Amino acid sequence: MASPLEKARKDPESVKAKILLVARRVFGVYGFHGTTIRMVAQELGMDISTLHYHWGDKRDLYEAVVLDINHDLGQNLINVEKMIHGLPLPDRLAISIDYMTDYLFAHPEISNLIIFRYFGKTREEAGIDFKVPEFTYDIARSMGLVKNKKNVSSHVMLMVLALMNSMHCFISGEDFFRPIVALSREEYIAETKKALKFIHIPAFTQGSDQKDK
Amino acid sequence: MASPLEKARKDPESVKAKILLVARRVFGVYGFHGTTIRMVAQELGMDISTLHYHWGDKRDLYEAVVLDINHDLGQNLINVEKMIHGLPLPDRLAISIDYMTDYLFAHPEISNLIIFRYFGKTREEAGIDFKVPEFTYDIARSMGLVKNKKNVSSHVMLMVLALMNSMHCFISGEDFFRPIVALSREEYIAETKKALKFIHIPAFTQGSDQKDK
DNA sequence: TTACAGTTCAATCATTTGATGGAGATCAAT
DNA sequence: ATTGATCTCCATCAAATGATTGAACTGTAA
Repeated sequence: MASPLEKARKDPESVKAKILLVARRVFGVYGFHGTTIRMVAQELGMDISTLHYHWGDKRDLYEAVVLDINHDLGQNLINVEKMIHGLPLPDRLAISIDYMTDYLFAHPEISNLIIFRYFGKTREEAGIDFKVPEFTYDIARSMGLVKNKKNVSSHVMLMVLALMNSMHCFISGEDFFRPIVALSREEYIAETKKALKFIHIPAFTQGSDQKDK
Repeated sequence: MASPLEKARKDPESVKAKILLVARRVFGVYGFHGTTIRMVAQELGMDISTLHYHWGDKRDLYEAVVLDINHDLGQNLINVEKMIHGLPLPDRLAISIDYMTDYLFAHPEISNLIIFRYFGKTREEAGIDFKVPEFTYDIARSMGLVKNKKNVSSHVMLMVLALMNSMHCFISGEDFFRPIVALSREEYIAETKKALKFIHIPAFTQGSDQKDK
């Protein structure tokens, strides 16, 4: 049985795909409770009943958005893992930060929604979750920071979480932070990358391997 | 004319003070749209009309919460600034991180609400804002990272923002992150402090020593 | 053409939610 | 006890919001 999400992914020109795209953005800006299906429908130029016809209720649409973002994020983490395979740790970090920062700045609703999910609650708890634990572990592993396959140290996990959070914050908070530093968008992206590398690469290298300190 | 907020602060035993306390927590957990005044009233064991009697409408209550949190945060930044005056940079950072982490873990709704404010929008834009730009500048100054009084470099501002964000994320995201690292609350707080210092102190010190541009 | 599945939308319903009115309770001062 | 101010809550309203219905439109195959 093909879910609306699967149909949307199969045909990017379909109405379902357009709905998914707009829903990602609107949910990303206003969160679950802050978004009304009328807002989504209006942005799409269609009636709310048409939305229901394609996707079911609001919760279904939101969970499809979460699944879709999980999928996209996972794909890109796989991509970056291939790019950095075999390189020394500082290079792995620098390339990962550059790649993921560019990707997330191009799709800020991903960072928005992940942060909403981290730090907010919805009144009716959802059954679907972001794969942060899995992703965090995968990143730690692909960075070569995992010694025993089973026991990843809390310290390493927190380091990885700090890096991911920092990225999401700068991307999701662009509208808030960029006026503070008075930079153009391009400058802000460049400075964000620079700051992330400046802060986190020394932390990781001094923490795991002492080959280059 | 005394606003409800001023009355609440004058008498911590008053009904208005109790309302403010509960409202901080509920708004912090569910955000503005996710919170209903019925939720707040029920948690207080009072009728919604009593809430209106004391505070006016929902927006008023929310803005009072924001003002209150701004006030508390500002006070604590002043406190910490006194504590670190005259010490060398690494000590200033370590003490600030310890103090503010403890404070925010004791009042997580502050981090929650600040993060809500950074990364989400409300449908009707509010007239009241967090004082992040001012606070960021003050922190940079009290850390001795500001060269010219007028032009604070974007790089330094981003470093300070990164540190503040990292703190808020770990505190606000405790329910999400702590199961990932499988730590008790006390361990989680200790590890958070350790990670924050481990990551950010080298970044700041290497920044002010060799290259600040 | 007809038949039919797929799609869209105006109209409508039911619930939630923010807000209000007015009656009653409580209490201090006179 | 009376009065008036303060406070509380039940009942209710109006708007917002999620969801549904049924009619109409579209295109395609027989």
